[in-house]
Amino acid sequence: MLDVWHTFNSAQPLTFHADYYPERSRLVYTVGTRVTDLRFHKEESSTKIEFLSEKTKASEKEVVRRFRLEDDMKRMYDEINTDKNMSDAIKRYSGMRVTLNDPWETTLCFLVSQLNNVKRIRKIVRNIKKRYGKKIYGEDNTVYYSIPDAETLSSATVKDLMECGAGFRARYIINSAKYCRDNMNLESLRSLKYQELKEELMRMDGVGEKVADCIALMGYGKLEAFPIDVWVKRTMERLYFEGKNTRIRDIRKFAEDRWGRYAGFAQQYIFWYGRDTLGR
DNA sequence: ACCCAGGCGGGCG
DNA sequence: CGCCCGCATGGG
Repeated sequence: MLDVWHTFNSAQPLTFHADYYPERSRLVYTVGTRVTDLRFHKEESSTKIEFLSEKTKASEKEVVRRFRLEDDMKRMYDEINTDKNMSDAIKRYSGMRVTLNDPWETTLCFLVSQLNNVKRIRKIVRNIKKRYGKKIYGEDNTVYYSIPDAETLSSATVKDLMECGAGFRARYIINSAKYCRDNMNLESLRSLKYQELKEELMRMDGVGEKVADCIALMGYGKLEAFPIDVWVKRTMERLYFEGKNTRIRDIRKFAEDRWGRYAGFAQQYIFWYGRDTLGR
C-alpha cells in the first residue's frame, strides 16, 4: 500500500528536490552522485518497483527503506485512528508514507523551509543543487545535480546562496554545514533516542524545535516526533481545540498523549489534510 | 498595496 | 521563563 502522489506532494524532502511524473508513476531522485529513476506499479496488496535501466538503478533495499515499505501500515493506522478526523484523513490519503531521507538532505530542505512556501522551497533547493551539486546524468543523458553535502556547503558564500534565493536562511545553511563539518557527525546521531537527538540537532544555527522535529521524523525515522508548523497548528486548533488559539506546547502534549509513538505519522496526515481542505 | 509562507534567534521585561 | 520583533523573497 503506497500512494506515491500524496507521499511526493505532501512537502517532504522528495517534494523539494525530486521529479515526479504522475501519469506514468515515475519518480526521479538522486542518492549521493547517482540518479535513481523508477516506476511504481500497484499490485493487489503490494507495490512493485521497476527501475528504468541499469544506469539509473538503485538497490531495491534503498527504495524500500526510503519509502518505509516494510512498515506495518495496518498497525500504525489502527493506533492513530482515534477519532473521526483521523479516520477521514486516513481514508483520503491511504498509503501516504512518511519517507526516510538522508539526514543532511533533510536538514538542508527544512532549513530552507522556514517562513517559506512549498513552491519557493522547491525552487531554492533546486538552485542550490545546481550551484553546488555535482552534475550527473540520468536516462537519455538528462542532466541532474546531486544534493551538495555539508562539507561543500560549509564553504559556500552568503552572496551565492542569496542568489539562489535563500534569503536570510543563507547564514543558517553555512553555519549548520560548518557545525556538521567541525563539531557533529549526523551519521553518528542515529543511535540516539528522540529527545537526545532533538537536543543535538538544535545545536545547529537555524534549527529550532520545528525544524529539529522534521529532521528527526524524516531524516532519522523518529515517528514520535511531531513538528508543528503554521498549518499543523491551524488544523489542530480547528479539529481538536474548537478553533481556539492554542499554545504549541499544549498541542504537542495533546498529540503525544493521543498518538504516542506514531504522532509524527499522524502529523503528516493532519498537515496534508489541513492544506488539502483549508486551501492554498 | 497588503498578507502569507512546513520559524528562528535575540533582546527585553 | 514569556512575549515580540526583524528577517528575504515571491506569489496570491
